[in-house]
Amino acid sequence: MIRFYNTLSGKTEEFKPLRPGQVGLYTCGPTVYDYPHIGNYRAYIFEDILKRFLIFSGFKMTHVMNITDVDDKTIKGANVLGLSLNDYTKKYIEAFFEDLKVLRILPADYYPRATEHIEDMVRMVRGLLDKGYAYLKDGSVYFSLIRFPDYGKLSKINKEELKAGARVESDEYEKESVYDFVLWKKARPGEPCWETELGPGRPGWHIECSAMSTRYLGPTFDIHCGGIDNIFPHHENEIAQSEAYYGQKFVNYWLHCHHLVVDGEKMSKSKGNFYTLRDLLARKIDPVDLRYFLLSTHYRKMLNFTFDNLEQAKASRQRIIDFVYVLQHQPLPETSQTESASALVASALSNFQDSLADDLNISAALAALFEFIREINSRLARNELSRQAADQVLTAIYQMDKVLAVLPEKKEEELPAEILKKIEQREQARREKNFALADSIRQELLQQGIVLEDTREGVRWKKIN
RNA sequence: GGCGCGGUACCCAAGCGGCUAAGGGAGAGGUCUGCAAAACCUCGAUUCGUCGGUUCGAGUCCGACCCGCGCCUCCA
Repeated sequence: MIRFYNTLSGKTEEFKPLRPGQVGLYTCGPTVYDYPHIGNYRAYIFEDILKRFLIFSGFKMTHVMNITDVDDKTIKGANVLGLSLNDYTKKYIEAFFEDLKVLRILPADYYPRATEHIEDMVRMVRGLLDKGYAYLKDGSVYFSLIRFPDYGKLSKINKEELKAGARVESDEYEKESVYDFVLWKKARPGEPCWETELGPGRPGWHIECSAMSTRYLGPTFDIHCGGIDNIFPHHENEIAQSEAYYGQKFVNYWLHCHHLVVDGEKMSKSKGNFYTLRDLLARKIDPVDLRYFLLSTHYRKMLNFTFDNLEQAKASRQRIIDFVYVLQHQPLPETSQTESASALVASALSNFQDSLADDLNISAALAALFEFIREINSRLARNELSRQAADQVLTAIYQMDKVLAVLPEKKEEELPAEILKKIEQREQARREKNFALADSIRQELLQQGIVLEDTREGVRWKKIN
């Protein structure tokens, strides 16, 4: 049984998709006005683990992630550079897809862009007007909260208390009530706009997700994800728009991931603790180490990014990598003592799966993996593992890695001929018991980020950063 | 003011009423090794922010308090 914590109910619930074996998933994507920061990627990696786990569990996924390519920030950015909206966002959209690849985030089935779904949004806004949930004022359309009594059910926000809130900024647009939010913004000079039956203008932010999610997944779908900061107002507004328009439940399970902070504080450009993936790559951080770091803490817990914590994650991941390497390369006896290994493999896999099934308890899942590694290593040290058993273990590890995606690519990395020559020179020196030379070569290669390990089966090298 | 999250060993982090409080990192000792590295073995919290309460039994439930953090119409 798979269980998830549902923000809507505030409880952990059994997961039952609308259609057996199939899951519709919508995840809030980037606003492409700049490079995403590593906090954004925490959310996307959480969603990736969720999706990979559901696939691992046998579900067929339909995953939609929106790309917000028209909003105040993209418009402003484009205007500053004197570019068209499309020319401006293109660069960031491409960068986003590159980042997803290096972080091993599985691609969504659809990446709808707001600018390509104006019609869907207009249809919905039109419908909301017709049903009396929205009103037109001064060329813009607003959603009226007093017409939607369920408002606040996701964020547990009380409408009456909203006005007592810390910040009630008056929007530049005219609303009947401060809580109302904009569905359609009338055209203004210097801003891109679309000629529609609502009049010239552009969509508000919230309507985009309502229109595009239901366009691809239907009026009611299974899972909607995002960061906790999206609960209010974004997701609350999505519910209001969608349920008012379709007259049925919008989303069954709302899953939200907590924030990433840096040195205990929220990332902000002014504090100088703001990192994009590119910043870290420039510092020679292995993106898969970052992936491991971001996934290794439960998604509903605040995660503190520090370089020290990243180092710890790297070391943990290296333990898994070394384990796999040894199993693949160490000559092992053929004698089949596989039975006891089969039991270990089975229990490791089931512990791993059961842990993730419990609201993605990644810590427990990783503990299952590491316990398994220690147990098998122990047998290896006592020379009690056969080739067949090792292969079974490897199969299990790679299965778990279908969810984690932290193991090195299968293809063997090549070293430059020059380095290989050094390694051979050192081997020669060792044979001649010229350990001073051997050690100096090892030291030299270490400077270049290559670690040499002498094993019974010969020298092994690995790269470090 | 409202809503919410967290405080478990040097660091990260599970456990959410009942076997000796998972797992990873760092550290200490040992085995192996020319030396390293990796790996294995051993050690490491009489104790879970504090104080009360409930219970046969509490990190785990209840209350109060102390610290840190987030959100309250830009935000993953």
